[in-house]
Amino acid sequence: MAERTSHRAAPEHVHPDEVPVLTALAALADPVRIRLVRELAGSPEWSRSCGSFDVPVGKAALSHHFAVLRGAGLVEQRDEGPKRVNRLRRAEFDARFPGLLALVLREEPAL
Amino acid sequence: MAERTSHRAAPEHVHPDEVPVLTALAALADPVRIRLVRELAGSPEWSRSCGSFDVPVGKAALSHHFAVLRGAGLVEQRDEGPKRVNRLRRAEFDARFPGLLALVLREEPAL
DNA sequence: GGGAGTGTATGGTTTTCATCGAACACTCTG
DNA sequence: CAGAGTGTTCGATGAAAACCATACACTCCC
Repeated sequence: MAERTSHRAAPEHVHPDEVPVLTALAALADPVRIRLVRELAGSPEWSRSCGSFDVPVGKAALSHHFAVLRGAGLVEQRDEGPKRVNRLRRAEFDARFPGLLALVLREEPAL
Repeated sequence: MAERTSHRAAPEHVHPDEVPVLTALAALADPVRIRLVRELAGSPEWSRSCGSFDVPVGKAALSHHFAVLRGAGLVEQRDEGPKRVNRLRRAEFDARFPGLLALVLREEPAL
């Protein structure tokens, strides 16, 4: 019947426009999530699966962090085969919170 | 000997230039502190004592919140008689984190 | 279909943080 | 100098959040 290829529940996304400032700030006020955002910003879109990030946490915690980033409108995810690949919502997030992403990405590689 | 009028320990300040992004974000990722910053932004400098803010916490917690804001380079304090009056470090903080303060002050009065 | 690879969900532990009450320190005024 | 007003410090409590290990669900490839 040629419906969909994936029978997996699609990840629920939140558009940055619906995100309160407090939520956005709280999402970025964490060292692990900052590293995720920075690494993601340095890679082409849809090129990184969740497990491909260099952060010192187990995969359960990692999955949680991505859920938080999704809930803050920072990350978009799509299922691609067995992997879930990511994209930083640069334009949309910057339209809602101008300059915020730039602050996080700028300098301070060691945090 | 005409030294100083106050024998009280002056509050320790941190200049925004020495503040890591993570610290700044964490300081602003709190509802009470956001209200403090917003109220402070709407008042003339040095016009507000710590106790004059309309937040639903006791004075102990309030004192703690001001310490966090100081540590993030957001607020400057000066002793004036028995009171401790405050000033939002607009220019300095904005030079270090351009646009961040604007995001917090903009819109969303109810958070 | 079995098995490896990948991510999510659950339950429980640990850590962090906001909060309060009470005690203390300092300033001004009567 | 006694007392009211203001803010900080201390110890304890409670809630929130990060984390892990395990178990589960789904996809692909052999």
